[in-house]
Amino acid sequence: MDPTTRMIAAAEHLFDRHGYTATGIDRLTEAAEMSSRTLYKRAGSKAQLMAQVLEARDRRFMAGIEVRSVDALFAALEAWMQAEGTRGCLFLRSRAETGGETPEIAEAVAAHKARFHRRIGEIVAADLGQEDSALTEQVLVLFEGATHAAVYRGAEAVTAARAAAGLLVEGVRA
Amino acid sequence: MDPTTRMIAAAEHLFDRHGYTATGIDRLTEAAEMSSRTLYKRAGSKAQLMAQVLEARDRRFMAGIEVRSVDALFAALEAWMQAEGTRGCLFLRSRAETGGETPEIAEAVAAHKARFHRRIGEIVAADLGQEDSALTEQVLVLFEGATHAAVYRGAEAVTAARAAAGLLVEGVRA
DNA sequence: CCACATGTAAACCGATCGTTTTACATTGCA
DNA sequence: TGCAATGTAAAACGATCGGTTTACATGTGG
Repeated sequence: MDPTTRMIAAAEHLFDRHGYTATGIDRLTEAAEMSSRTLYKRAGSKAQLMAQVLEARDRRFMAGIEVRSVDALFAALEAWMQAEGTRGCLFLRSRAETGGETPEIAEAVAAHKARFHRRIGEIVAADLGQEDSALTEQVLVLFEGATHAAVYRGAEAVTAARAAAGLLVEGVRA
Repeated sequence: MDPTTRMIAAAEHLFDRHGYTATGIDRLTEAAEMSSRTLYKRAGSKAQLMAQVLEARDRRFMAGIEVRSVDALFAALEAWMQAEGTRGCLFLRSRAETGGETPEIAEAVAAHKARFHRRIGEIVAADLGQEDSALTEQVLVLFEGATHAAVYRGAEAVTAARAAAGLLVEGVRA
């Protein structure tokens, strides 16, 4: 396994479970099995490491929601949660934790959320046969809501979001 | 203004904007205009201070959603955001930031979310004339989704959630 | 007048922060 | 054989962390 890949994977795991600020360089180097000197050579800085983590996560997440219907979108969310757990959105969390004052992180989050919004629009369009910005916004809200409500409501939140989205799509189609 | 109230208000402001971990005791004492000795006498510890912040926020938030219809609930959310900004849910954020490993915080968050879920159920029941756990879950997801989507989508997220909730309520009523 | 509670500023505790540097080992290539 | 790259472990950087303590100022009530 490529050292850089290993470093990013280890960092994602720690940042996701213990938070960005609370995770120190020592724990990162230990988990990545490399010295701090090597980590800094590959990552640049802690903030840049987080940005690389977010970029990798964005690619994995977007690959997971390559679907053509709203229902499949929520099925994909369920699968994502099964594999990755329910700790909310790492992008929003890391942005909030740094108060939006860490440029590398703020930019990675903004880029991801823009891509995410665009993708939802494409899925809605594929499902309906035409674009619908209002329905897109509603599906996005349901997705974000399921992600965060699942932290304390569990899988039921995704089920509810999926059902609600189905009704809303049906309402527009009729 | 009561020193304890001033302390909690100052702490809420800092924690909300810069994160729990990133906010040091020095900045808290400065904002609260008291020595660290007094702060520790009143707060106990940083984690207990955060718990007190969350309890105060819970009271203010719950008072803000004392409504009897789903539509009024989202109107209240809009008002809350106008007054408090759109930085997501401080409860979920602080819990995630500490990895759920800080008991005072984890307990305050769990208590708030339980109250929140119960309240949504009451609002749905008042609106419909009877309880509906499925609709309750959907409204909760929409509320949580609007809260978090508004961070990057703005007020449009609340508008979408409100419209979606209206349609779902109408669907159940029919 | 004295005792007490309550506050302050500031030093101090050991630990950890992100980051750089030092000194040395290993490896592949000319 | 020897140089350059790449890695390591570990020390050191100044700063800051959460938390405690010391020494002193205040006002209040017996």
